[in-house]
Amino acid sequence: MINCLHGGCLVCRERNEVFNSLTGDELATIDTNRTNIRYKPGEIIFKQGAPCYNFYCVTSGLVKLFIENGNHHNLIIDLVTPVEYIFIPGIFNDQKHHFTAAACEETTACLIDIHVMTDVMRKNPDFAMEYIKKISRQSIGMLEKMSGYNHKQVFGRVAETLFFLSKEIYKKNPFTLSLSRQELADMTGITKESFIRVLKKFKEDQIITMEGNHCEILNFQMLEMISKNG
Amino acid sequence: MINCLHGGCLVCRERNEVFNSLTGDELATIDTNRTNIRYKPGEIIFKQGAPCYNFYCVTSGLVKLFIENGNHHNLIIDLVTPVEYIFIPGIFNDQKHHFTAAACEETTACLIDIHVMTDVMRKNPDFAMEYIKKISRQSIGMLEKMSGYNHKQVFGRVAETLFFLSKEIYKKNPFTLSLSRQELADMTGITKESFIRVLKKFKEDQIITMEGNHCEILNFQMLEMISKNG
DNA sequence: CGCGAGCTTGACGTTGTTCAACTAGAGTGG
DNA sequence: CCACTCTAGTTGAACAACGTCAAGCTCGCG
Repeated sequence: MINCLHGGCLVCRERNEVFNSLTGDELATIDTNRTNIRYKPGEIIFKQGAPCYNFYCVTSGLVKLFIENGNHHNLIIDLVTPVEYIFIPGIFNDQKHHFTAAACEETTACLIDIHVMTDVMRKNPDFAMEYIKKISRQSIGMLEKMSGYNHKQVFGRVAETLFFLSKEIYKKNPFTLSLSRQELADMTGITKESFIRVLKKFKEDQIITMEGNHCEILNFQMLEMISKNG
Repeated sequence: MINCLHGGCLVCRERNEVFNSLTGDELATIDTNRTNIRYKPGEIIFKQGAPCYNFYCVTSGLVKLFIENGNHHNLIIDLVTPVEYIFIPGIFNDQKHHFTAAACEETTACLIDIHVMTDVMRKNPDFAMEYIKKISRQSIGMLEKMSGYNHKQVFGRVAETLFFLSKEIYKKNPFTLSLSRQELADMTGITKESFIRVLKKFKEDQIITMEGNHCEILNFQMLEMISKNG
């Protein structure tokens, strides 16, 4: 955000390791082909099914990536924090988005034309390798999530979600949520009613406190155990 | 299989598009660093959690990739048919396998040292791009699967599995299964009892026939509709 | 002929969803 | 300033979907 708006990619480079492998020239090319856009909470950044033209790097705020299922609930597959780019699997295949991205808070993102990025990727094998690393990590995450969906029940999944939010997204404890109960449920793969019931149980068991959007994890060990053992 | 054993990688090259981008020299390097191994049905090829040393290309038979969950059921995340390589996401990260691979039938595979592969990848950007394409496709598949797990119920999922087996794995109809009921259930993310009950219903409704391991899809349209609508 | 592994079926219990009602707080207009 | 509405959150009761468990079946093989 402040980085990209004022310092250009040279500062971004310090934040997201993928860009470390670029030369000054390559970075300059990307910098000149970059647009920074501001999104309000709830606004859609790109839409599932639409063609993809840009590479997105979130520079401030919080972005949710979710799959839309007609009449069914959405499934939030990932949250993207600054300074992180959004992995768009369709870029190298059907050139379509396979999920929707929307801002959860006031958010800014850098847009870079995908041709510029792929050119750089072709020319700089280190950059390509970094990208492969990134996608691989993403895949590992998805595998674990998928496995969790299959054998964990609600308590384990909610515990996992809370743990993830504190450790990976807000990076503190206590923390203040910028996600609604519905969104929390969507990223856990259950209904909001079920999510709330589990929260209530966790509160009763003194594992967390939760008033409105302010949440504190009181017993990390217990939460992790519940998360692991389903 | 016959390809790799007798013709070397030059023939394999005709089969798996990822290798199309390689020069003769690069292909020769891979060819000389290649070992072809034969696995009996049920044998483990590599094990979840173990360090990864090789790149695997399935040259005959059928391989299942599955996540092991302690006391819970396994989850089959993918089946690999010839001539296709196994995507190993840990190669570029923690150097560990994140799932187990096992032969479902009599299977042969070419093993190539990962350093040889990554060297080639670094030198040949086209090859790297092909690899990125591959991982991306894999990711899209996983996303769809994950989404399906979350909103489809058993009928939809079983329909999806049968459809997938006929279209992608055996590539014909009728087809003869080399997977047990337990394995079919594991790749659908349900219990074998549930899988069997759904099969029974499909048979009653004249959508399929299934005697032992011989299966025929009678009504593709209906099956696809059930698969889509859950 | 008998054994065992995989398959099939039925009865039952648990889990989580659905639906509906109720509450609290924020924004709006008289 | 007070209804009014609207949305998000919360709770309870009823229900459906799956999983679990246990028993019986089939078929290949010694």
